[in-house]
Amino acid sequence: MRRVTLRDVAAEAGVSPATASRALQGSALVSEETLTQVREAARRLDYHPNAAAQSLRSARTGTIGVIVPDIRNPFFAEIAHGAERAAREHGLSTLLTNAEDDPVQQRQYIDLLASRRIDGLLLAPQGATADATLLRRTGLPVVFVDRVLDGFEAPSVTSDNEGGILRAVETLAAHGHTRIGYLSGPLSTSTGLQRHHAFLTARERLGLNADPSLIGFGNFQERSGDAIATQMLQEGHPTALLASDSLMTLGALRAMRRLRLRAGRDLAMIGYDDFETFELTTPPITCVIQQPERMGQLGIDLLWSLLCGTTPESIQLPVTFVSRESVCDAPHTHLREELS
Amino acid sequence: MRRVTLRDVAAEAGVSPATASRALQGSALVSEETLTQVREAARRLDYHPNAAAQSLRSARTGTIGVIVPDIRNPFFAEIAHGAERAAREHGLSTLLTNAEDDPVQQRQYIDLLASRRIDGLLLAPQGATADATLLRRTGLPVVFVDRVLDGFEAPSVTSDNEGGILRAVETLAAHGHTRIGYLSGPLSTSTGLQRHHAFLTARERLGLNADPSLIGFGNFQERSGDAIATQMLQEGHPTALLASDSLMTLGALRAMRRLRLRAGRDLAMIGYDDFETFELTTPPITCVIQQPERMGQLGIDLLWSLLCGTTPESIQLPVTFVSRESVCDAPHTHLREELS
DNA sequence: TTGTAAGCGTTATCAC
DNA sequence: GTGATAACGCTTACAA
Repeated sequence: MRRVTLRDVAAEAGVSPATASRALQGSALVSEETLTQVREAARRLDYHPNAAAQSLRSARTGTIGVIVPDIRNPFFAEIAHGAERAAREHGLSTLLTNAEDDPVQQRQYIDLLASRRIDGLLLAPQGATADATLLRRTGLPVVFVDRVLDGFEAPSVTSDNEGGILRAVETLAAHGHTRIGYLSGPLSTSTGLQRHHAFLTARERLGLNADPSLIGFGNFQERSGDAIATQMLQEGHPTALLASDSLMTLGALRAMRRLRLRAGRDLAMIGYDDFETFELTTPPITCVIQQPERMGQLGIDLLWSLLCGTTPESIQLPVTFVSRESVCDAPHTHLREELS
Repeated sequence: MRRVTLRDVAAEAGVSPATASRALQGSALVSEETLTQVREAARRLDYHPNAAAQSLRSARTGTIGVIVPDIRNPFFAEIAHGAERAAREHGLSTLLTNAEDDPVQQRQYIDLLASRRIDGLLLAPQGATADATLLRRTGLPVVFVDRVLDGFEAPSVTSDNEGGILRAVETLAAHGHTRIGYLSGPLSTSTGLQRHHAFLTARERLGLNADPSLIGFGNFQERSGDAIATQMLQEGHPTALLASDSLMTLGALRAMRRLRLRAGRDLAMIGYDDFETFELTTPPITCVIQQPERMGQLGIDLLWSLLCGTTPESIQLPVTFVSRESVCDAPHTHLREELS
C-alpha cells in the first residue's frame, strides 16, 4: 500500500507539486479555483502530508514535548490534560512522556524529544544540576511546570508551596497540635524542598515540637506515605499528620486504617493536593488544593510566548485551603478544656 | 544556534557522513577505531540525530500512537502507562493523545498520527462505523485496547465485561436485591454495550425486576453518574446500585452522600473498576476490578507482533471481584427474616 | 572497511 | 498565479 504523496495530489489536480503545497497551506497566492481542486484531490486520495518531510524542510514540527514525572499521579494527569488542551488551541500537538520518577528516563526523554525536533518543552523536572547542563545543550525553549530545576533559567508556572504548607501548619496549631508529623517529598524536587522548608519555618515560628522523628522523607508515592506514616505513628507520637502530596496522603490514610486510627478523631490529618475521593472518605479529608489543569494550560501559554519571541514572566498560582472534617483538636486540648 | 548535523560529526571525526551514519547505528561493517572516533565526535558536539530526516529516509519512526478517550480517568492513565512501559522495552516511543470522549477529536488525532507516520496505533476507540472507514484508509497497523470498533477487524485486548457484570448482579441477587439500578455507559462504546447487554441478560435470567427506570445511561464520567443516581434513587426505588465504571461509581457515591444514603446500610453498591480510594471510603466499595496496566502492556505486545508480520490472537483478560463492605442485604430480606 | 551519490516528501526561491 | 528547482538531514546501494 504505497503512501499518497503531494505529487499524487498534484497530478490528480493537474497542477505542480509547488502549487499543491501552496494550496493545502491556504496560501493567498493561489486562485480560488485551483485551491478547491487541490483540496478535492487531496480528499479523494485521502492524502496525509508527511510530517517528517514537512518538518525536515520547515525546521518546525508544531509539536510540544511534555515530560511529567508520573502520569498515574492524578495531579500530573491534570497538568498533562491542561497542557494538551492549550496546545491544541494554539494549533500545536503534544508529545507526552512519563519519566516515572527516574532521572535517567527523564534524560532519555529529553534526548528523544530533542531528536524529534519538538518546538518546545514543558517540563516538570526532577534531578540535579547535571540535567540543567543537558537541557541547556539541547537549545530547546523550555518552560517549567510545578517544579523548577536549579541552574537552569526558564519561565515557570508553580504554585504557592510556602503558603500552602504554612496554612496547613497554622490550622493544625490552632487546633492545639504541637506534635505534627510531616510526610515530606524528596528534597531533590523543588516542591519537596520548598514545602519541607516551609514546614520547618512554620513549625519554628509557631513554637511547635521539633522532634526529628516527626519528619519522614518519601518519594511522593503512595507506598512511601504508608511506610512513613506507619513508622511515625508508632514511634513519633504525632497528634496530627501533614502529607505533602495526594499519593502520600493516600498512603498515610491506608496506614491509619491498618492501625485502626481514624482521622478527625484519633488524629488530625491534612493532605496536599485533592483527590477525587478525599471528599468521600470518612471523614472527608481537609487539604491544600492546587490547580494542576490550569498549571498545564498556563505552562503552554508561556511556552507559546517564548516561541513567539517574547520572554514571559513566571507565574505562581495561589493554593486553596479546603476545610473538611479530618482535623480534630489535639488530645491535650480536650484535657485542658476538661480541667478548666 | 545552528543544529549539529551528521555532516558535522563526520567532519569532526574525519570520516564521511555515510561512515558516521553506519557507526552511530552500530553497523558491523565499521572498524572498531572509527566507531569510537565517531561516537566521541557525536558526544563532543552533542549531536542529536534529526528524527524527521531519519524517518523520511527509512519510512519508520519507531513511534507508536496511543489514543485514549480520557487520560484523567485513572483506568486509561493506567493503560497509557502500561503501553508506554512495554513500548520502551521494544525500543519504541509513544505518542499519547487524549480524545476527550469526542469522536471528532479522535478523528483529528488519527489524522495527526497518520501524518506523523507512526508505525502503529493502539486505540481505545469510540464512535461509529464511519470511523472504521477512516481508520482503514490510514493503512495503519491497529490494535484495540479495552474497547473495539465495529466494522474494523483488528487484534484486541479486552476484558471480560459479561463475566464482570454477571458476577456483580449475581452477588446482589444473592443478597436479596430484586430492584437493581444500573448506571450504564454509552452504548456507542463496545464496553458500554457489552455491559449493558450482560446486565439485561443477568437480570432476566435471575428473574429480577425489569422496571425501565432502573437503568440510566451516562457517559462514563462522574457527573453523569451523579445525575443518574440522583434521579434513580428518587424515582426508581432501587435497593442496590451497580455502576459501569469508576467515575460513574464516584458520581453515584457523591449523589448518595447528598441524599444522606449510606452504601452498605441503606443501599447496596457495586462499582466497576477500582479507584485508589474505594478501599478507604466508608464503607469500602465492593467492585469488579480490571487490569488496565496489563491491558496497555499486552496491547503493545500485540502491536509489536503485528509489526513483525504475524497476526496475533486477541486477548480477553479475566476480571476480579473484590468483596468489600458496600453490599448489604435488601430491606425485604430483613423483613422476611424477622417474620420467620 | 570506507566513500560517493541518489533520493525520501516537502517547502521556499526563483523565474515566468 | 504557477511551475521548475534546490535544498532540508539522513540512509543505503553501489563503487572503490
